[in-house]
Amino acid sequence: MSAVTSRSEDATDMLLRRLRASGRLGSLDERLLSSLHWDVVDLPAKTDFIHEGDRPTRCCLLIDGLIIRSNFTQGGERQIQSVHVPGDLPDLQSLHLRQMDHYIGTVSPCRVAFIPHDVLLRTFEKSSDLTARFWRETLIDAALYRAIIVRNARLGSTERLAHFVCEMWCRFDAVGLTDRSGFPFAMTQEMVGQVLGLSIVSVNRSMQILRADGLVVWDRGRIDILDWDRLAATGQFDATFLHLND
Amino acid sequence: MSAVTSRSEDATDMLLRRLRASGRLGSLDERLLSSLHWDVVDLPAKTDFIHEGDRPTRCCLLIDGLIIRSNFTQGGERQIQSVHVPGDLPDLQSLHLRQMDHYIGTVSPCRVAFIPHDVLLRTFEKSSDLTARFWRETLIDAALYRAIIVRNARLGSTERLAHFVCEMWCRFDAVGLTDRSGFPFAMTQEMVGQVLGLSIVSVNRSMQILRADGLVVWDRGRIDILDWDRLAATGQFDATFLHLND
DNA sequence: CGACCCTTTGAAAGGAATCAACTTATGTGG
DNA sequence: CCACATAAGTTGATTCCTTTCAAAGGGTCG
Repeated sequence: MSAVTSRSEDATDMLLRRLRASGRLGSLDERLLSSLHWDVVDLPAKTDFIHEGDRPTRCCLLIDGLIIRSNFTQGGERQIQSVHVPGDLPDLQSLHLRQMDHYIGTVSPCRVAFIPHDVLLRTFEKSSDLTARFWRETLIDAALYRAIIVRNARLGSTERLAHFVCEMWCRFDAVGLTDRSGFPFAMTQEMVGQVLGLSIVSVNRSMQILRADGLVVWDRGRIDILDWDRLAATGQFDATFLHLND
Repeated sequence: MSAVTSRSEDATDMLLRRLRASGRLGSLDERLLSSLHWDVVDLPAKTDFIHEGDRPTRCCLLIDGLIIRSNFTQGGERQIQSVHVPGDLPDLQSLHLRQMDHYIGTVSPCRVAFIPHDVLLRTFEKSSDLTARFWRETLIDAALYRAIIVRNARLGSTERLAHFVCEMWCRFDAVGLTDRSGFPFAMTQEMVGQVLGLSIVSVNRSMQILRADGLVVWDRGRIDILDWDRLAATGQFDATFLHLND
């Protein structure tokens, strides 16, 4: 009982930290958010827990672990549309889009918090600023999609990988999950290929190029960046699209 | 003077039609929307009227013509991230994301209506349902981006083109701009290549395949669909992502 | 009619996918 | 603690699709 309460507070803390990043919250808003009760669940790795066609009645907040959004071609090939780090609200869009047009699943074992749509909507009735904050989160998701469209269509395989590593670094760093030069990264090369629209072979070879150039090391679930400037230059990376400090 | 008023009403009509598509509007909301004043402008073809780095203070509504959102690589190659049809609000995201991370421009000569951010925000204060309707529009934009990510990464050139034609048909049809089997379509093959991440040569050859198969004819600014079922099958097209009637 | 823009065609080059092994970690049970 | 199984990473050779380059053809409009 008290364990559950404390875990719901983990979700609240994570959310407060996230929303404060776009500016100070009013004290009423802080109280509104703190009063929300989240249903916290631990999920095993590699599990799609929201499916295409679903009509969710609640939203989720990622507390710990790595989550992907993906879709499949008729031939059964998976395309990963986004990668989510702790603090993200990966299915906020289900608040206003009834039917899921994609899957959401875990990469590593994850701690995820759920809250019913109607609880959120009632909260929004009480605060237009909170509404704007959550809306903004979905707009940033969209900005990431736009950047992915350019990256996957216009950059070569090594550039794409460099850009992706830069993006992941920035997003992990924004929630304080980096240390010194690196961060934990649980995806396999095959999954990264499904993000970048590349075969596993291409990912492997591109990674070797980045490693040989002394830009980045990716070994056993951990990425370390050795030369940010040259890595960002290689990936034509400009962090504006992340809207971290608008 | 009266001309300006009547043109602002064009914008209101377009917007009402658009928002009603996601369900009946309350009478208060209809009145709120009808009281908005739009600044209507005619823009020439091929003009970027919002630029990367801008900090817009107003949003726009496309009344007539075709608009694209695009971004450029360091090498100067353009990637088109979305194509907008009348009724779309292409830069609604600027309400909550200060800095533009892309360009918005006309393809054909366009009629565009502008409204200040603060007018919209004050309207939202008065109606949480209107807020939700506008939020939903941005969520549909995001759903389109997600579909584009899959299409451009996983489909071959002819499939991509077929998918794109299907999408354009559905979106033109949703605002009543189709007749019989076709619709006006002002983009060049080069632009379509910039949408699909293909060279103009590939677009041309893919189009010839679709034409030879009797699926679609694209000639002099007009697309006609001859066999929807086979075109949709070729493009693996499933309209769910458009969320036209959730 | 001629300039310009767009479309079409052919040939060659290139980058990534595919196919097929092989190697290296990680983990399990006897 | 080692034999074995499994998952992930690495490598080489080949194929294929798309790009690139170059040029010709077709409409449209002043």
